[in-house]
Amino acid sequence: MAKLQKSIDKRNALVKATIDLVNNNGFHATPMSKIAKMANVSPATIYLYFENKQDLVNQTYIQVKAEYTNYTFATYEDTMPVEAGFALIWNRIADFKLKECDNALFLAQCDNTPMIDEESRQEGIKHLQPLLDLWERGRKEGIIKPVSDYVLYAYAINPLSFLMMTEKRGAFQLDKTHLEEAYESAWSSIKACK
Amino acid sequence: MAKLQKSIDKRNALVKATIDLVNNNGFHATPMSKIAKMANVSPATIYLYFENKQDLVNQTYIQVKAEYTNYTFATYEDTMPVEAGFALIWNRIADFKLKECDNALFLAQCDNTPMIDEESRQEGIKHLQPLLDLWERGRKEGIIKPVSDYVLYAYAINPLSFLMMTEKRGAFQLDKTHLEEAYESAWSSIKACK
Amino acid sequence: MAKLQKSIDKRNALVKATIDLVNNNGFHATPMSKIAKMANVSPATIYLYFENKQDLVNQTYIQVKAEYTNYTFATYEDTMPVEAGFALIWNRIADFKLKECDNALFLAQCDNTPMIDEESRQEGIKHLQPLLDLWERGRKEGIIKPVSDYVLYAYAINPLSFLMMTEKRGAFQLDKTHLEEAYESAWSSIKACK
Amino acid sequence: MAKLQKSIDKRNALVKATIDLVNNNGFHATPMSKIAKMANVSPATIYLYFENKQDLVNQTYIQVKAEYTNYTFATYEDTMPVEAGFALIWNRIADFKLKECDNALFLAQCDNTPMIDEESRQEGIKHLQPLLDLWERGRKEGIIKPVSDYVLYAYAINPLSFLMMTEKRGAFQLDKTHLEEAYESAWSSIKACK
DNA sequence: TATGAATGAGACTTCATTCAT
DNA sequence: GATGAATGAAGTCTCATTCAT
Repeated sequence: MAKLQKSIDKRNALVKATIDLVNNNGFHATPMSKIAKMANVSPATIYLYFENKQDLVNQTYIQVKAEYTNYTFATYEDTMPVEAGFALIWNRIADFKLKECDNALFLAQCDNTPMIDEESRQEGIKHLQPLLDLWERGRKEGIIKPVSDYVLYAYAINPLSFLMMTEKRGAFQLDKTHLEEAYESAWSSIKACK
Repeated sequence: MAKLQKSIDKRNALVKATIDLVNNNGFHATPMSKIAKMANVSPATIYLYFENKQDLVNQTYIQVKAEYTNYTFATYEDTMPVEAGFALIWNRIADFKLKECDNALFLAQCDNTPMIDEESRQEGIKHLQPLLDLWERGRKEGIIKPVSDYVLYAYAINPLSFLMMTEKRGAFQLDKTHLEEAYESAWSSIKACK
Repeated sequence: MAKLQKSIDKRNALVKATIDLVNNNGFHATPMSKIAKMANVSPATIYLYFENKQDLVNQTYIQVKAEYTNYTFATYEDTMPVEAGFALIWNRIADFKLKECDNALFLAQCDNTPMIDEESRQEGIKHLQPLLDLWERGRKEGIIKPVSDYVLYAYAINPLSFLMMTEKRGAFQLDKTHLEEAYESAWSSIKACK
Repeated sequence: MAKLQKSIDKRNALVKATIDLVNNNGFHATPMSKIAKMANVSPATIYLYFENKQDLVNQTYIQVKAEYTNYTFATYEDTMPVEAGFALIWNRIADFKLKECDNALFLAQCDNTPMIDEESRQEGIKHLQPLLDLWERGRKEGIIKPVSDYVLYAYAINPLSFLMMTEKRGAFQLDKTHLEEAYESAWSSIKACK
């Protein structure tokens, strides 16, 4: 049947435009009309794909978060030894934050702002489970400090967001050496002191 | 001086209202009229104290950032030994972020969002110098890892923001033990390996 | 004939949907999309049967008005005595207004609103002629007051609309006794005083 | 104190513009922008006086209805004999409907349309009590038919709306004779048969 | 014929800012 | 200095209508 389909391309263009504009101008200062223009559609078309502006932002958040965790765990297997597993995951995250800078920046803005519904926020968190499982394993094996997941995340993962944002601001250039130092710091901060 | 006729109380009320509303609703969704109402002032009055909305937010940012750094370094002296000095500063920062939660939250939102002018952002950063000097001293003495200030900040200081925000979201409760663990992680991540 | 290829069922569904929605929500608040949905048809399909929204409403009005007058005069014959003829017509009208409540309600809304073209309004009035003829006969025979048709209509027929609408609003329940009282009033108000 | 006051004149201009435009174009086809223009204010100003479009229409309805009943009962006293009282009230209503044609037309449109909130509709009905009391008295004295208020209203009062609207449409001209005939019909239809 | 997607125009409403007192 | 009223500009969203299949 030759029914027209809502084009996934249009939806993607809208999501991408949202990320770009929110990153550069903030949620305030990102009118629907600009999003439409950047995505090459009529403003009215947005409402075929999303309920309203809030929904557009929520869905964009969920989608980007999913891409983030998918990338993070794509090559990970839960049979890996703890340190190797952590190193793998950490590097994938670093990779994502540096290569998919726009996506990472968008997530940072969403995570530090009341612009996302609580429900969507929860939806976004769900897929981080493998990392938490790894840490649980590490704690049992005495390799990871016996501290809360939140503390581990704060020290092992979150600093990458800060570095990514600082680089984006042009303050400095993250090179391979910085990353090695960063990994060193991350691992130091969570590994159990023998 | 004409300036002095303006009531400092009103200005403070406006700054406080701005912080509250931006924290709870975001910069978008914080109209001048609401700020005025919460500060018990006419909308027109805001313009006696600030040029426009952007100026109000910028000045609020600068003021809060100043309070933050003032508190941080209030009892610090640059003659202290490196580790003791760091411990002192770190604890003051932790203190501030947990006790002045609203202020800290506001800074986090500003720092992860294009809602502040670049100029005001620079103005806010200036006063962190004593910490950078301490680190420089630590590196020279071989106590601190010889890595970029940005990396040190990312691992030693920034995680506190994440923990503060996570607590604010109600995900978990930061107690004294967590803070000790956090300090341990912070110091582990920046101290030079012997 | 090309016209016949169009499904009369679809047209009827559209007319019915229009009546329902306009009755319940008003002409404002009755978008074409809702009409289409209620008629189980695509919005675009409406335009195969009607020129535009105004035309849809006009045609609906004309059709309902025709059903009204057809029903009214179905069993009437212009050879009947005046009073018997009037009683017959009056009761048919009362019947219609109470049984075809939706249709009657729709007419009332159209007749008290500028939502119908003047042309369609005229078209709708045409078929009331037999009643006017009856009155003319009645006046000549000295049975009906020698007053304008408009006055007769206002007192003999129009009150039924008011009663129907009041009942629809749930204010009271029209029973057989009310109807007899109503007929009594109607006839009293137009019959010539001996 | 020199505080500016919300001007009652502006409010009145808005109410009047609403009546005019709704009468001529219908509720649909009466955008806020046109109302603002006709009242010589900015669209935004409307929202200083009314919550939203629905509220504007509701309040307009209530105000006009109040004017209607005030006028109706202005010279009435509940000590008058029944027939005299009814004649007085009936003539005041006729007066109002013919002289304040715009107001009456607006009420007719509101009363036959779902454009007014149920709550406002109830509010509007309240003030008709003196007429209902008169009828009650009339029934007790055996002067008025022992039938429901709704039926009395349908035959004694409502026809005036029909006549007013018919005249407004230009179909015919209501003169003094018509009015006398109309009163005759009204009274005939509700007075008890001796 | 029939449709779901698409859209330009325009609706309602909000808001940062100014004005008159 | 302080204010409540006022507003032009702009924002979100809807809708009658058309297009492409």
